[in-house]
Amino acid sequence: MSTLEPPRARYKQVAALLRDAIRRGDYTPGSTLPSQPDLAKKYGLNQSSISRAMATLQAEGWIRTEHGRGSVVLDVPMVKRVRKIDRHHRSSRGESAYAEELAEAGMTARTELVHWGEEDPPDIISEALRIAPSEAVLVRKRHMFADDKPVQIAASYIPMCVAGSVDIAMPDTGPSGMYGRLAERGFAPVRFSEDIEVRGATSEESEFLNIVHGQPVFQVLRTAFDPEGRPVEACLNVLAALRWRLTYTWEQER
Amino acid sequence: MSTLEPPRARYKQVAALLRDAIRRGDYTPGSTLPSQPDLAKKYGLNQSSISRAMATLQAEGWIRTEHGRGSVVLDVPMVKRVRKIDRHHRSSRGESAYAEELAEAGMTARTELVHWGEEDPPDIISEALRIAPSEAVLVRKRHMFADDKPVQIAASYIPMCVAGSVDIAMPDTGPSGMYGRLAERGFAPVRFSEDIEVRGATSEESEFLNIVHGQPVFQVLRTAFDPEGRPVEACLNVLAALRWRLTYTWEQER
DNA sequence: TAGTGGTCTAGACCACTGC
DNA sequence: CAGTGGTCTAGACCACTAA
Repeated sequence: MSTLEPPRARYKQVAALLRDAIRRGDYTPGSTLPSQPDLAKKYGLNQSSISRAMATLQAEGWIRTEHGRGSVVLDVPMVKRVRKIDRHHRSSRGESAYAEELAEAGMTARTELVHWGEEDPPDIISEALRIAPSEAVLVRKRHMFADDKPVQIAASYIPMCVAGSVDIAMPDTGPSGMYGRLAERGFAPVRFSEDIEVRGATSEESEFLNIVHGQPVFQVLRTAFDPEGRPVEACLNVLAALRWRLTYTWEQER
Repeated sequence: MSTLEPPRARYKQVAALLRDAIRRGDYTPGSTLPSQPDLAKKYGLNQSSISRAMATLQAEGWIRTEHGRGSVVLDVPMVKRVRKIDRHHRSSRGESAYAEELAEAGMTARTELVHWGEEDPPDIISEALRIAPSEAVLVRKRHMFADDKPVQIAASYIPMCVAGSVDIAMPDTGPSGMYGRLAERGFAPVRFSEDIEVRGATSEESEFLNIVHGQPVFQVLRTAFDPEGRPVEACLNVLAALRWRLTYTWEQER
């Protein structure tokens, strides 16, 4: 039994001790912490207090408690990954911007097409595309991995009147290839806009991204416009906000 | 006493009821919720359970509990504010970009110079400016308000070798005026880079921004470079992440 | 089945606020 | 001082997981 002293709340002291232990590497990602009854015995506290400490660590993103199994240590990256946007950086090759970015960071990119077809878009998308909510769009939803770890959910939406047919999205070559096919149809994207918001992760998102439900995620909405200013594509990306740094660079117009 | 039914945890049901009530406007921003003993009586629960419901609402950013005073309802903006960055948008007038942005949204901007002088910079700044940690910089820390509500903390850092003297930052006219004086000294900023991270708010930040400790904040680090690629200014902005949408637009290089 | 985490109570004491 | 929220216990029961 260790010594926990007021005035600081003892469940916070336990949380701090475990947090430091995880940070030090005493508990490695994927392993489980001692059980709550064991920790209660060790620190001379009630299970309720330990449970509270665990809830704290979970809210901070250090662990994920799994009912009936234990408290699993999550992998907490010391260095954030970088997502880079600048004018000189895009579509230089046939690869997707995503693969390029990760390659620069020395990581391997993999993309999985999750879903694909013609649908009614969510409100945020119909607004971005300036179409009626009932107007169908071509959807392409993908899961993205870096070194086989899940990192991003991406959903691309194109109005059917722009896409022409569902085939334009196949094969799934990423934005560059698809933008080329859009250009052939007279809808070459020339201007881009990204809206960045932060919100709590949904259950679906937290499951895929391997974070705790409610942890903050970036929701990045990229809209592509053709020379006439018409939106031709909207793409909704979701990333774990605590694990990424987004970078934008631009030159001053003089 | 109301009816709360398993299987859902009853403290979660109470949290949901109060959340809906706040959303509906039954409790207005600035007012306090009923006391925990009162709510316990009303819902037929123990104070501990109510306390847990309150902790949940606080973590979600709906209320702020104040020890000995009560649980204060925070103002939850329905529409997020927008912070816009594009090449065509900046330094068109003598005003600061911040004032321009807010004026477009129909809001009144106010800036308060909090602190000003010559200091050793934090690590993140010395890295951005590519100087030794011990090299002094000119600091200009400001608090920014929109319609007299606190919205942003901004700290600008300029290497002393670039600034020349501390006077360059005065009078406090915002970036545009200051960039002009830098240009006179041969350090005209022409390229900009912004790094966006999300982290939990510190106590100081949560106090000023009127959010709960630990709620996510944007930390935006803008670095300005002169034509030779030398960093001439680094500016660290902190905003409540759940209340803002950041927007970036750019044109495709062809 | 045994072991895990999740919830809840009844009661207690504390620290802080404002009158 | 009374009223507020914060913490903690001892004990209980539940739901879930894995052997």
